[in-house]
Amino acid sequence: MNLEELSGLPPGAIDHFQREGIEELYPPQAAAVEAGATDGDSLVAAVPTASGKTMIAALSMLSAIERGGKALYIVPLRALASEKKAEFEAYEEFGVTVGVTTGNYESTSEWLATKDIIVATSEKVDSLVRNGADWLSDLTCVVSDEVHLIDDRNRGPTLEVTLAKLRRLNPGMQVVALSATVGNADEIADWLDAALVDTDWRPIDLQMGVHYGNALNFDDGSTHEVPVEGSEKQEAALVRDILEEGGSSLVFVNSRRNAEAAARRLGQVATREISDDERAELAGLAEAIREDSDTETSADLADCVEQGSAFHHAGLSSTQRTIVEDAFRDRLLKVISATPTLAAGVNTPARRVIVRDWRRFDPSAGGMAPLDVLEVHQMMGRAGRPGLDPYGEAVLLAKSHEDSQELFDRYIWADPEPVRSKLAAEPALRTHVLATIASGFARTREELLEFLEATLYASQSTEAGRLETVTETVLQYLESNDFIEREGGTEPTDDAASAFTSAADLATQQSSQGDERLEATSLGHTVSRLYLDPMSAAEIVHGLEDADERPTALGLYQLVSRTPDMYELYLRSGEDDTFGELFYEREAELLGDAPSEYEDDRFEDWLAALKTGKLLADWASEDDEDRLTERYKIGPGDLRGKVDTAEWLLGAAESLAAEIDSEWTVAVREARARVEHGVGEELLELVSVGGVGRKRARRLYEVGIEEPADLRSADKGVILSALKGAKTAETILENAGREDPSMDGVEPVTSASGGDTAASSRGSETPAASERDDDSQSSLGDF
DNA sequence: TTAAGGAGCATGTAGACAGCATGTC
DNA sequence: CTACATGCTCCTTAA
Repeated sequence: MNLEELSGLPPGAIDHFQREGIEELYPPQAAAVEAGATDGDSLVAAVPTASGKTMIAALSMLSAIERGGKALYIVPLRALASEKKAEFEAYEEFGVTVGVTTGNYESTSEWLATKDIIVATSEKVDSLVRNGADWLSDLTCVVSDEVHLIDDRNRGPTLEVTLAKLRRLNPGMQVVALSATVGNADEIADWLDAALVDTDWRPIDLQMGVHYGNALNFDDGSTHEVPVEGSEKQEAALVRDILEEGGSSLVFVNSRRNAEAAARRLGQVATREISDDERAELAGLAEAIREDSDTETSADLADCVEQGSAFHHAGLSSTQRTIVEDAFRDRLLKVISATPTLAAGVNTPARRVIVRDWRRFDPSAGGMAPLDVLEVHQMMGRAGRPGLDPYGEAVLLAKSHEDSQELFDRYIWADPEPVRSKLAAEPALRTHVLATIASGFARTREELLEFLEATLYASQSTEAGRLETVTETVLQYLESNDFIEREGGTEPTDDAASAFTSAADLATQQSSQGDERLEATSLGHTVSRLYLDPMSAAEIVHGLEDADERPTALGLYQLVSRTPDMYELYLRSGEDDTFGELFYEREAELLGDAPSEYEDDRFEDWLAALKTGKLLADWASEDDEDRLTERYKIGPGDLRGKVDTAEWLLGAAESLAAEIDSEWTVAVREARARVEHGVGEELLELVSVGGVGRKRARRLYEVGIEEPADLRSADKGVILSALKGAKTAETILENAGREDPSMDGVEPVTSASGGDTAASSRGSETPAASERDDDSQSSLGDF
């Protein structure tokens, strides 16, 4: 289908696409148009990655806008939100406006109301629904990218419920669901009352194969010699082979450590094919990586990058990830070894994709479990860059002939698994049931069940009554924690929640409880709006209620670290002793009831939360990033992630404290501020001045400048001695509101000759730890 | 004497959304 | 119910 044949798009849109070199629609795109994508009809497009899914979304959204509507594009990751935003912003030249909103990149709701296209993560959309953003009811088109993630145990239910709510809000709305090729795209289409476009078509050919011995055998029967030389690994041979043709590769492995080790080895291969110009540019990137964070991980990554290779996993900071991804797309980096993060993230295609590890450690499976077909296909789908590569190659590695056969059967010839809703899991339901009640989607038990009937879960469920049973359990949980109130209907008896209740019993219960009114309490409303898991909220509320004295920072950090919203640090072998010891030292500070040491699992969790809490406390005692990453064996990205989550949870905890009239609101606020800035209590004032962070605040404090007022009155020479440059000093003084911020002609004054205040005698090597954090420092040390 | 290489053993394992209001070194 | 790469120590070997 030719682009010219399209109708209903905003004037200028077709011109725009033509200038981008698009003349013809790809077959799946044409099929989508025929299925009514540009007429406002709902559609599920299950097509491989990089075969023009975004264009299907764009055509649907643009035609909806041309009809006077408004479109929402839902993505699974923040990084994808910015990627899509950048893509759609090109439409501004023909007058279509774009806005983004995610947790960290905030736009006010009113501002979004004026935009034609809004890009958001699924959680953000859920949050907007809960908070009743009124523009949501103006939507005429919703695109859900990577809709197969509904299958995800953690985040899938959010997407599922959000789509159901948006559809309820806007009955005639067009839904465009973009999916990888999955086993049951038809079921998803049925659920969404949508047409289905399901195809394997790709714009560039993808060859899949298995490497074994010295040969690469493809699915089309062809064979390519790739000899493994000397002691090199299979993946090194494959990377070298394609690099000699000028192609880049992506190696997927199953652990961070493997990714780092592989990148180091592959650097030896890549460095041979790098020009002098490239080497200079890579050196610049390496420098940027080192500057972004001063840790061992960063140093290792920088060393690799100098060689033209890189690793990629969630331990990297987001800046570093972006640097690596961009450099790979610019063909500066020749190879990336990555954990599965990369397969799900932003677009980083390569000529050759090597899936080295197809088994992953899974404790629930008791050892290594094979990856899902869908997952492996997602990785393999990264092969081939449209317009750059003649074709893409995806290679699995076999160590034996049997392996080779198994890989063909399991991944190359196999169809991906079907998408199954995970909504009936209790953690998911408890969150979404509360939100559904709090935001007024259901006022009675009957309405609640009726709403849940509109989810994919209901349409897939074979086990009658399961959803009702779990829902009842969840309602009781919410009621007993004072998040909801139930009135009327039959009082639930013990066996009403029992899993042994027969279907017949349930039917009678439903009729008798059908008119039961459900209402969120004020606390329940707060929890829903704060986007907390009710169980997290309950834990925090109980913890705060339990505190007889002002909670310490460590106590609060451990408290938020043990909620289900915080991803706990893993307790390494030997660390149960270390943290067991810390537990006995600081037991009095911890909030709530500690499990007994004999309850193995729960005690382990408690200690793991203590470890996470201690990490946060160390951060808030100004320990350096590199010390922390080394001590806790984490990457810079993990540290920032933990700090970020703690900030969010403590912010929520502050609201909860206010809600329950806790007297510890200020203590929570202070703990939050300390973790946000990574400083001791005494620096909180200084750090509120623009341009002053944890490092500068400490240096200022050391020369006797303890609060913003001192910045206004103190001797400029003293201030300058604490800060490196005159320019930064001026900016800071200006931000502090000093009348004459100019540093012209001021010389740094060393020592405490500044006069009014005595300089602290503390060296910068031993940053002050606040309150009781001091004593643990020595006993825990660098374990 | 030393460097390199190999056997044997212990070790540990992927990912990252959300409130609110603005800015680190 | 299931694995496997890594990196250490300790030892052997070749020069």
